Amino acid sequence: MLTGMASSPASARVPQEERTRAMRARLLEATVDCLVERGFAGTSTTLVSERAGVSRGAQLHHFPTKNALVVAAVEHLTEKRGAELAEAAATLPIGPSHTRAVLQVLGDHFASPVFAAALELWNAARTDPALLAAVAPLEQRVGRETHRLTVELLGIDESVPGNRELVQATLDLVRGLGLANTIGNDARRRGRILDRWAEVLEREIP
Amino acid sequence: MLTGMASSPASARVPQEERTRAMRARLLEATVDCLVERGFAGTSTTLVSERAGVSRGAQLHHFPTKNALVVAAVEHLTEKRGAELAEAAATLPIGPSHTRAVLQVLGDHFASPVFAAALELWNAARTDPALLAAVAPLEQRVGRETHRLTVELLGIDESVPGNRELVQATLDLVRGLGLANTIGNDARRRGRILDRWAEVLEREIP
DNA sequence: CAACAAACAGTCAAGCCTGACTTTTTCTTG
DNA sequence: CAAGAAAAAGTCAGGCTTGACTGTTTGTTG
Repeated sequence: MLTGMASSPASARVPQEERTRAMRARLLEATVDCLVERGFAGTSTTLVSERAGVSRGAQLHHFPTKNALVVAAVEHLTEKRGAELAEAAATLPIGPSHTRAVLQVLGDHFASPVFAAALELWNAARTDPALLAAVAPLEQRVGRETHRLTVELLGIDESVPGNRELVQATLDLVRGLGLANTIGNDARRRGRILDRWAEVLEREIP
Repeated sequence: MLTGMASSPASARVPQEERTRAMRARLLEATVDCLVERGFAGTSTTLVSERAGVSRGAQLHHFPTKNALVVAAVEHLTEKRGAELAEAAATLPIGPSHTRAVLQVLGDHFASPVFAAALELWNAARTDPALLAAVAPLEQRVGRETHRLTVELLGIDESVPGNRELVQATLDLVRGLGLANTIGNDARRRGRILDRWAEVLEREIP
């Protein structure tokens, strides 16, 4: 390849960092894909490097161990999660079925591959102390953020006793629906349940 | 050991079957324990045989492959599940806090090691077609049974529109709570949420 | 009581995964 | 433009898991 013009040293400094960033991104996305398709145990570092089109040496340069790779993938996933939710929240209709629409966004989110990858990590962390130490605080952070977003979207006053628990229940419900979805995909069932829950929420929260 | 009296051939026929049954039971329980402690990937057939005090040959005699062993463990687990729930349901108080008591039973059940083991299998089956084929129908059966039991315990009339969905939501909620419990054990949070849920249920279901 | 069958026990090679090591390419700096 | 440093690529040995193979004990049957 050409080395470019020597007169502008700043322009030559970019490519290196840019390539590094791109390589990391490719590795992390490949890791997430592997997690979704093959699960944590089925995700070998060799497989990730192959899929990302990155050499094994390069991979080990960025992420010395499998855990380091996966933990970094969690962070990456977190950002993806946040971006997805924020994007979906931005296009919400304001009308009589607002509550239902919010539940749909949440339900879809917890039924997406993103949730599957997170579930893999979550489950793996349950029996792996090192992973747990890295995942637990992150998940807590994400949980709080999701809670905050849900409160905002539903326009709930948390100072009213019981309202906070209702939001938590809603999130745990969609988490449970997401879990059920991983084995037997059943969007119709999910829809009916969320229909009913929207009714309840609107009656409980003035 | 003594061969016993020759006049009663039936008494001598028992020990063999009994030992076989006991050996299978030891293997299955050891498998479940391993699943809970180390997860699906961390459960090696060697480890199971060691923990069960069963030789490797004997193990392979009963269960030729790891999948066969784990699938059998699922069945075993299913019975354990059913027994636990039935037992807990038998000692329920009948009074004003009946709904809350039922939720407590369900919540506790989905926060127990039994759920952890089931979750391991569930998750592993997501990316393992052979395992999925064995687990899916079983889980469906258990799900229906749990639903039936919940309807019975809560004394719900499912012919009323919306009631069925409310029961399903309840089960998905406790599933979500169980999932959250696997990483950050938080019985207090769970209790508050179930308190609130009980309020909702009693108001929604006459 | 002796012979046969089934359950049980132990050993082992093939295959895979992880992470350390060595070489090559690419970018920066004087 | 040349030399040095950093990133990327490729190779490989050690450890672990699985399931096949062979030997031994226990229970049954004539």
